[in-house]
Amino acid sequence: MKLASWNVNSLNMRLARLIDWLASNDPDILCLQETKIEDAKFPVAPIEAAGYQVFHAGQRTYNGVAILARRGLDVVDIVPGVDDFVDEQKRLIAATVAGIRVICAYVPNGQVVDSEKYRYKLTWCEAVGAHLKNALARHPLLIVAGDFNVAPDDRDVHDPALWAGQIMCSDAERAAFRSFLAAGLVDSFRLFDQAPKTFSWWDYRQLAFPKNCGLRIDHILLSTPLIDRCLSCRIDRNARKGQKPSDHAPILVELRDD
DNA sequence: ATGGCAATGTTTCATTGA
Repeated sequence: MKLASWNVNSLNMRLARLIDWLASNDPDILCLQETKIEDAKFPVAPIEAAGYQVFHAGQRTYNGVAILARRGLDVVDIVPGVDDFVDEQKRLIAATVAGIRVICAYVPNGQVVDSEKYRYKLTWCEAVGAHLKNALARHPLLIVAGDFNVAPDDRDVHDPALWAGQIMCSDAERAAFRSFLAAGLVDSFRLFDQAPKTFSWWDYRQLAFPKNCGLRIDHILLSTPLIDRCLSCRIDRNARKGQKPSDHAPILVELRDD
């Protein structure tokens, strides 16, 4: 089974690319972030025509998450939002797909360390940490995929000195990420040997992509019973190339079927 | 081989992203 996650930075702008990517990569499940579209306007028809069921929690302009599941897969218990956390922002949706609980998350950006948005980011992460503990207690087979807006350590940063203490690299953000892992999850990317300087996001400005000035901030976390089933984890850098790319590349894992 | 911000709506600038 193949599961992927992709921050598309506007589903409307990226719809043609998404359909192409689905055809080339053939994932069973795809988690999307930053759809930036309200539910009533979600492009359900072209995604269904591409062979997928889709479950979404969106809003106008900002945020928005969705889970795509190949047609025919059993999907139950679709729940948007974070447990015990009232939030206008559509940043999390969960569904059980073919017996695996899938949580699609878009962690807040945080803008600047110690800003109001930064405090919201940390508060949101704290609530999600509790949510994940609940979810793991109920669902031993759990995947958390999304844009975490945290580079877990300096290997995940093109220039660690430049980014030291900055947004996505601050101690508190990295501690929040580690707290997700402490709940009983692993970073699937680090289960495998990876090329140095592998990133998932590059700024649109200053030739960041051709110079590979990026960060690894998109992640797929697996509960411990899924570790042995994980065959690969890679980031599809090719999706960042060409005309009108998202600033994020997709990340994919392959799981052995049991 | 990649490309020099992009997307949105408040629309000809401001806001946000990361």
